Amino acid sequence: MSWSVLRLLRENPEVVRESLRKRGMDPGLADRARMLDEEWRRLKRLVDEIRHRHNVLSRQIARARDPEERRRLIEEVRALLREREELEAKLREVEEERRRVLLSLPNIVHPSVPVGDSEEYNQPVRYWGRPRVYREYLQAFLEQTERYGFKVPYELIDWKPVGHADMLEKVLRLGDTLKAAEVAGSRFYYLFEDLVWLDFALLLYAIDRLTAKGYRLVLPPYMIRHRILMGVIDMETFKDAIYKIEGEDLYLIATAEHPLAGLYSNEEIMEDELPIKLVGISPCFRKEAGAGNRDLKGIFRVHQFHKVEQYVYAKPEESWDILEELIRNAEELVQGLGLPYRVVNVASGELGAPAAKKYDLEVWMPAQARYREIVSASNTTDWQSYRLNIRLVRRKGMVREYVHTLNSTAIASTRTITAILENFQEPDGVVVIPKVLRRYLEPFERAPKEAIYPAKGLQPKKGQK
RNA sequence: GCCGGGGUGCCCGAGCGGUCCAAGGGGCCGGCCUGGAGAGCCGGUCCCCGCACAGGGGGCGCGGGUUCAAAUCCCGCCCCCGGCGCCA
Repeated sequence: MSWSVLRLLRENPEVVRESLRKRGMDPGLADRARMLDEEWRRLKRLVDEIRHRHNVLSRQIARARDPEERRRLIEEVRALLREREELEAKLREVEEERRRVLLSLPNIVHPSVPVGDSEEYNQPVRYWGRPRVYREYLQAFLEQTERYGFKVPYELIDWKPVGHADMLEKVLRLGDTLKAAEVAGSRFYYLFEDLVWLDFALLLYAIDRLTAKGYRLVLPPYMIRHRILMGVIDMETFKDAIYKIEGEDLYLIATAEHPLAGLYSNEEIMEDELPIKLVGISPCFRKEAGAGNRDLKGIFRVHQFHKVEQYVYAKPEESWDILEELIRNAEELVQGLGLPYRVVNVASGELGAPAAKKYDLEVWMPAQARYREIVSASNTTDWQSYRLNIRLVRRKGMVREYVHTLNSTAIASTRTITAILENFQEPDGVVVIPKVLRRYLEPFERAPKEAIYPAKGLQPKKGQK
């Protein structure tokens, strides 16, 4: 049983180098890893040999009846022990370094991933829906569609759509990021009334559809240990995204993906149990440390939101089909809402270390005149399962391997809300609620049903003028 | 949080300083047997090094320590069970 990256490193290191190059990383990392691995194997052989001699002597001591001989053997072992100590120290050192370097290696980039160091190189694979395009934004729209050779039908409008942030705070007055900033900091928000119902309706919609497809519904821990976290993400993400609980070995999850991956850590999974399809629901907490001033307005990029997540444990030979299934599931949900979108194959330089390939689903935002990410689906192959020690046991000859794992957003609450606020607003400021959500609002007396209406007076919140 | 009991391979479970391989089951895999299946019998079934064979090393919740020798003794941490306390 071995990790695919380690196996390649030994058998075909050029593939690893090439993959690193595609990611814009130093291919020398592969050579360094390989050298360390070889050095480790060399030292291990030496140490094992000396340990063997030690064991042989120890057994002789155990059998020795004569106290004189016993004393002599113990002396001999003591001398050997000093030698062993020294070599073992060296081995520990190399072993630790090897481990560190191996764990820093990103997944191998899949051949179908477009090569490039920025999202400019993301490759649109399909478009769906009929975006509303404000007259003055037509050029921008065409640059995001026809430039890639896609003829996308659109509806030209001559009234300027209001951005989601202003919809939230000025038109509907059902969100307050200023007060939230005072109370918690920037990138936090208060949502009120109809938008809270909408948030929960979106989540229910997603779990309803996915459980209907046979995905097992899970409510996971919202905090996890360091050990698990390091099994699912790389250092980069750790620094940028993760909140730590002070004085405890606990971290707030940035997505349900993390605890869902942990669910089978150190487990063996029989091949006929696979695929295991899960749908998790949780809040997500993100520092957004690397975001700078991007998307400071509104609730597009925030420190907390709700998300329904798909997570699958799969056999290696089926994982690529399942990646397609996951992105299709997400598309069905977004189609159901009626939001126009495109799917892009994310460029190599923009892939996270865990992913071999990633699709983003980007929804058209009429007020920003841009397609923006609301869903992300990755095949992490055996990158996470190696770290979390999640094995696959084959029936045939009981061979062991690592399972493949995949993750994908189903619905992320705040981003989907921003998309709804921009796409389904009417010129008079009314926001039409997607029909598919209505059954999840129906049972509640005070929940909105058809639409969300602009604030009339000045009273949505006490003290606001 | 306190007191007591406990964490052993995929699962159950014995071992509680050396007599080498972590006993014995179960499940699973392979083989024999069978027209086929079952039963039965034989073998395999933690990880690593070794192309392979032979062989070897490590591993008994995690991390340290004592010893020539640790699953077994000592220390710290984590988790599970029972009781008490506290508490949504």
